[in-house]
Amino acid sequence: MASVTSADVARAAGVSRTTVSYVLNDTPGASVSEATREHVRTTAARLGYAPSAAARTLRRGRSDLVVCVLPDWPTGPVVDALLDHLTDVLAERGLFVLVHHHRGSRALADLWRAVTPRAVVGLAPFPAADVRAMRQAGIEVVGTAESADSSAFDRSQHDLAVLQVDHLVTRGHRSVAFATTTDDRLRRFGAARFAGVRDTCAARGLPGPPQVPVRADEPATEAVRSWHAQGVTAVAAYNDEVALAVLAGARAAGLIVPDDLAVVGVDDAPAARVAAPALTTVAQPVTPQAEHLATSVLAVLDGHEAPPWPDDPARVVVRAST
Amino acid sequence: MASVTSADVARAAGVSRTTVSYVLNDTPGASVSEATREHVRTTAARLGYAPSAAARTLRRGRSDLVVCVLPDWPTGPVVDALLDHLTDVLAERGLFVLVHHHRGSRALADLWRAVTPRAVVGLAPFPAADVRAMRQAGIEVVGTAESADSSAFDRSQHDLAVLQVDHLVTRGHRSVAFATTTDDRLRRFGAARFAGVRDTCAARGLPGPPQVPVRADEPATEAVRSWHAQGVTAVAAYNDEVALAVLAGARAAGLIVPDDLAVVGVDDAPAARVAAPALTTVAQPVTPQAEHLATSVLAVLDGHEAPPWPDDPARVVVRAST
DNA sequence: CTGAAAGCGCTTACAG
DNA sequence: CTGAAAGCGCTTACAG
Repeated sequence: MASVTSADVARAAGVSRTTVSYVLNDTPGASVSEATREHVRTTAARLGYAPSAAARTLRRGRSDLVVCVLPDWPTGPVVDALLDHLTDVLAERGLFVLVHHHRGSRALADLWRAVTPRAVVGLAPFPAADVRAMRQAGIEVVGTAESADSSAFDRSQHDLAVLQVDHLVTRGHRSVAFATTTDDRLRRFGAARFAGVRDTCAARGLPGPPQVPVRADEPATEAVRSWHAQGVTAVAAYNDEVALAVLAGARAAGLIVPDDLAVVGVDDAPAARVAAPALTTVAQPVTPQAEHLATSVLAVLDGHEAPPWPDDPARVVVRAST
Repeated sequence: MASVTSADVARAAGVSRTTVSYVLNDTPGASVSEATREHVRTTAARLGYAPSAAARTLRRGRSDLVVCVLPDWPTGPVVDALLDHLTDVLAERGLFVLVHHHRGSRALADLWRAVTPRAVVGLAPFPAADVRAMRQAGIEVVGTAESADSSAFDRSQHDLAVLQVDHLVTRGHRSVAFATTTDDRLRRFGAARFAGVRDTCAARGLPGPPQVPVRADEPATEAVRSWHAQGVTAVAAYNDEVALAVLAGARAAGLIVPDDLAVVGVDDAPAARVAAPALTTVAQPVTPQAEHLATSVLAVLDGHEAPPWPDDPARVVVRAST
């Protein structure tokens, strides 16, 4: 059970621990004969030696770990793409990305008792107190503090809704509803999106839009009937899943999409393209976001400022549902 | 930049490092006056002290980290549920779960140079050499080795396909096709599923089923026409996304589902319930899987054997598409 | 009730 | 070209 240490390797190979360290780390400038190197490597492999990450980190004063804190969001292709790209880019610098699924169960501060990362990457804004604590502990922080500038975070959500409503207005609609998600974890996004819908309706002189929670797993028949009765002719949905439930509701209510009711989603999920009718949606290319995240992390590690968030490249993909 | 250490706290508080450690760790049996405790805590907070995880781990000989290795699969609700439950259960033991998105970019062995987990949890079987290396380094391993018994892993995939085909046969179908995924990351699952379809067709005396890759993001019109021409009356799809593309293909080809073509998916995704027609699918309740995983990890940490995999609770959810 | 000291396993100046 | 020694920051017997 007691692990093999570098001292064991040194003893077995008949050299000093210094030499073992030089060989196994390929320390530049270390002059060790090729024969010795080979002997040390063989011995280490034979004994199944694995260096202690804790000792290494303690001695060097820094680790090769970057922890990415994932809020309690449903994961999917977007989060995957962000993490995959980050993992690849940091691997080139010899760094490993480890993801922490942050849930209410434990305070973030406890995590630093268990692991010392070089940097912490937040996908959502951190509480300001956590940011202070991390910085004080010598951990670089990428991502915004809650109080500071979470507005950029919310604004991009807001803007997706603006695109939806502007598209519907272009199509001639004058009475729009917002179909929001019933997933509590997405409450914050839902609120920002609804604000976008509401603001745009106001700016275009449309009536204040109703906001209705729509489950993704059953046809939104009642909601559709109610909208129709109110004279609503177009629905901006929280995402494609919700939009699909609205399409099903329209079908069940005997309404024709887009003639009786137009529907626009968000995400451009594969299912949007094979819906009946094919779903108009807002696509957010993920590559620029992934590159921005990775670039920001590298910049912070190098002591630079993170670059500004790129212009939001979201766009409407027009299909048959509007 | 130089972090605050426990020695700094001790000096500032006018006590020894021993006392600081006792107070901050609430060491049982340590008799420190309440006044001193309070003073130490205040001082630590004032200085912004954060203990060094590396030193702590080195000294105690074990860390409070469990690393979960995630293969290159698309993430989604199932993986989320597994990780969330594991995170919660281990949090009660004072352990943190960190997830490593394993990609080709770096060898698993390099990871142990950067972090020393108490245990490693694999969702897919590990290469046997990695398992040996981890065990030798004193890391507990939960999950199977590739060579050992990856059959249990593939078998559950196989069985999903059996359920699909048996259901179609019950509905009177005698000629079945398999619509597989085009996602390369799922190749292994696709192969196991096709084997299930093929074996079941053979066992039921049906002709050998064609296997056709179907993209989830466009109507599978050509595939549907070709199946229809061959006399295929039912399709087992890799998952609901693929099944939705088959439904769209049938629509485009002018075929009626389920009269001209029956379709059954896997996953019971929300979109399956709002499809036109509503999609018959195979549901895998995720709770038993999540509990089994968490139980296995706890068992291994306690030095017991992991419990056997629970009886596969997958079942067919019959809707309008078959 | 509190402190001095050892030691976890490594890396890296430094001396030979 | 190689080795003896210091020290990273902690925890924990042990001595007072």
